[in-house]
Amino acid sequence: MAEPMYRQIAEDLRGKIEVGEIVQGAQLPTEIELMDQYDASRNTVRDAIKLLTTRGLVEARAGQGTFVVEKVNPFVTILTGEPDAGVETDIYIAEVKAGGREPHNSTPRVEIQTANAVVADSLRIDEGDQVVSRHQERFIDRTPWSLQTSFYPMSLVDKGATRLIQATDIAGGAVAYLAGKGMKQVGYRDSISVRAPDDHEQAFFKLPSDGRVPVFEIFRVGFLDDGSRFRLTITVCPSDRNRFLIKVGEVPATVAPHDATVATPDSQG
Amino acid sequence: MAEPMYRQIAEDLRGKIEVGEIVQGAQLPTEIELMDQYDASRNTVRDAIKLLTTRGLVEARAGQGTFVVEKVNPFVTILTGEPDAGVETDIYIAEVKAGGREPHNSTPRVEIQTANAVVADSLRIDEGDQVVSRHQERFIDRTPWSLQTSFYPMSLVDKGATRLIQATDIAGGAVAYLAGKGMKQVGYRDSISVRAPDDHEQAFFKLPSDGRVPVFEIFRVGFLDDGSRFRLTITVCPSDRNRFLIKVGEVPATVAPHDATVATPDSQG
DNA sequence: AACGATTTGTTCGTATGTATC
DNA sequence: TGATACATACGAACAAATCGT
Repeated sequence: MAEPMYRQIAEDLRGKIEVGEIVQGAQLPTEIELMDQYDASRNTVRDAIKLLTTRGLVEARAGQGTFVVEKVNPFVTILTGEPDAGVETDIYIAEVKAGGREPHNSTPRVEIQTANAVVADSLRIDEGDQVVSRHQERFIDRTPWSLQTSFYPMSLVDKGATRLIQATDIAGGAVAYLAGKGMKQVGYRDSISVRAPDDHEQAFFKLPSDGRVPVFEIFRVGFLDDGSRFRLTITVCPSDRNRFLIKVGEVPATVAPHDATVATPDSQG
Repeated sequence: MAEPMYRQIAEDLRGKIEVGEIVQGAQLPTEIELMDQYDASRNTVRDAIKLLTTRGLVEARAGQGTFVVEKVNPFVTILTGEPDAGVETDIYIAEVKAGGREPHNSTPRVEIQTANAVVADSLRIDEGDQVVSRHQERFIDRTPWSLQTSFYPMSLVDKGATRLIQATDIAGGAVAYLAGKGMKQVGYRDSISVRAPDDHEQAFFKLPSDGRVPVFEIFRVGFLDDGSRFRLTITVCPSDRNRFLIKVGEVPATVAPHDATVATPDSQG
């Protein structure tokens, strides 16, 4: 009797799912049926289901029923590449298409902003300095896959990178464009963490409204050959359908798993 | 009336927390007080709090109250280093201690196992082949920080790496030890994903029992100069107190933030 | 050590709203 | 349109944990 009833019910159902007694995508018994099976009230049954929902095992759909969630093919992103990322966009398109998936980026939303504390610290500029913000929504197979925002110091525009402040895709990627303007990225540093999504992210990624699926947040800071920082790219994507690869040293090329798709966070237009 | 009441209450409380009207560690009004404030029933107030709990913003303690969770200093791990990782252990110890934190690894639990599908696929051996499994619990400041399991093909032992099957720390790390036996790691590949913790992980990391905090799972496969795979290291750590850094190309050395601690997943004894 | 007050945890019942088929 | 199934919201009672007296 140590365990509350709703936990016992949840445990029992979880067991049936793991054993395969209830297969992926299949419907659970309705709340009414579960009331009978476990001799519990509807609220108690619902508490048990809520626990499974929080753990990401099942998904309730109003008017239909509760279903065992189906795992999606993870989207694989390679974080290590050539610092001079001119080819990264090509890799992105090639490999995504090779996986039979269709990539699509929204038209960038370009804004001139003043740097907040995070941006200023990342770019080693002063808080309040002007920066260009370029924001894009990225899709695969019409599924929302990542939200990306890049920040560039306004001084880059003064140095001739005028296309940064145009609300159009930069063919080949902004990093390659800047390289052509004499600002060649010689290195970058990524910082990966996980946090709860905000309302906008929850809506865009169509994440369950209970906020149970966290998102990856990747900060990429790019460096020029004088050691200065010329860009900060923040990529946000759901943690339940993404995986990241890091290759160091000599790593033989491997055949990508048939179901995997590969992209890079640098395909910023 | 679009938003249900319990969400409105949750949103309002979340705002007060973000603005700082309720500071970290402070107690929220009791359920009774919230009932009065929002003119709602206790169950509705509890639903709102449950939402905040799921998002990791607050924590309810029976008999005491509900409190705003306090964020811990994230533990920073650098995933890119020298492939020949002999020095990584030194970096680990130096930087962790520089951060004023005390690292501690458990004595390794060494087992001879037959490779399961995942291990076999990662090491490119057959399922059922014998492998050495070395498992360690890693702590910082007596706080559980990561669970690490390394798998080596049994053939390495035949080639002279006999210390792999001894249940003692390998000074300088197993990778350096193997390099001394002629098996020098020339590269590795990490794969980072996030998933719900299992029961053991939940208990070890003292994660909230509702399974709301996911864990990072990092697979590191090491390669020798002939392109073969000689080890698989799986590192699991809570996603709420860890961050990962990846450096590519020329990245100037930066002063680590005062509150950050740096380690590497390769400090396998 | 015992007790009461406070606070959250669990479980029931009931009614009504909303989404889907 | 009706039936079904989940979502929200109310009220009530008792259990369990915590803290101070």
